[in-house]
Amino acid sequence: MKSEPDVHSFEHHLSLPDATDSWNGVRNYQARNYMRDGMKCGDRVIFYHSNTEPPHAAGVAEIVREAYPDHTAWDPESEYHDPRSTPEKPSWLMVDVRALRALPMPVSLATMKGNPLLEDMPLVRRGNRLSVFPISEVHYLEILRMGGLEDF
DNA sequence: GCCAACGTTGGC
DNA sequence: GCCAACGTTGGC
Repeated sequence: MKSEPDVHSFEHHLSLPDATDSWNGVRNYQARNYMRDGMKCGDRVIFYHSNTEPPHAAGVAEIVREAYPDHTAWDPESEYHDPRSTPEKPSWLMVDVRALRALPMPVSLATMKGNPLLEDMPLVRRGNRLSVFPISEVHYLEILRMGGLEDF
């Protein structure tokens, strides 16, 4: 899962009560479908910081609530407001995410691109703009190893 | 700041 | 249903 640290950093997420927050504001159908179909309670997540120098994997999180309606879509005051979404027929979904551990050594995108084990991961491929997408267990474990959390 | 990638919108 | 125009993302 990708987030701009200026907007919502991993450290901020860790500081919240129960280190848990809803992952609202996803307004892309493919990303929504990945949350709806691919995220179960207990699933582990790599928390990635985009639009920062350097872009990097920052920490590990887990899903603590499966997909449910994103109420920011029907809040006219919200920057994520989408008038097509209603409580009766929500267009957008969110999940709840608990931050678990910061990576002792954040793993930069450049480092990931240099690791042959990660060459098939969507994150290192050109033009990937999805904020939520699945990665394999091999990729997940390799990022943890590179980040100094191999025993976690 | 540039620009490639790619999703969305809307006229036809 | 096509596709040009436009907007957004995000690395560089």
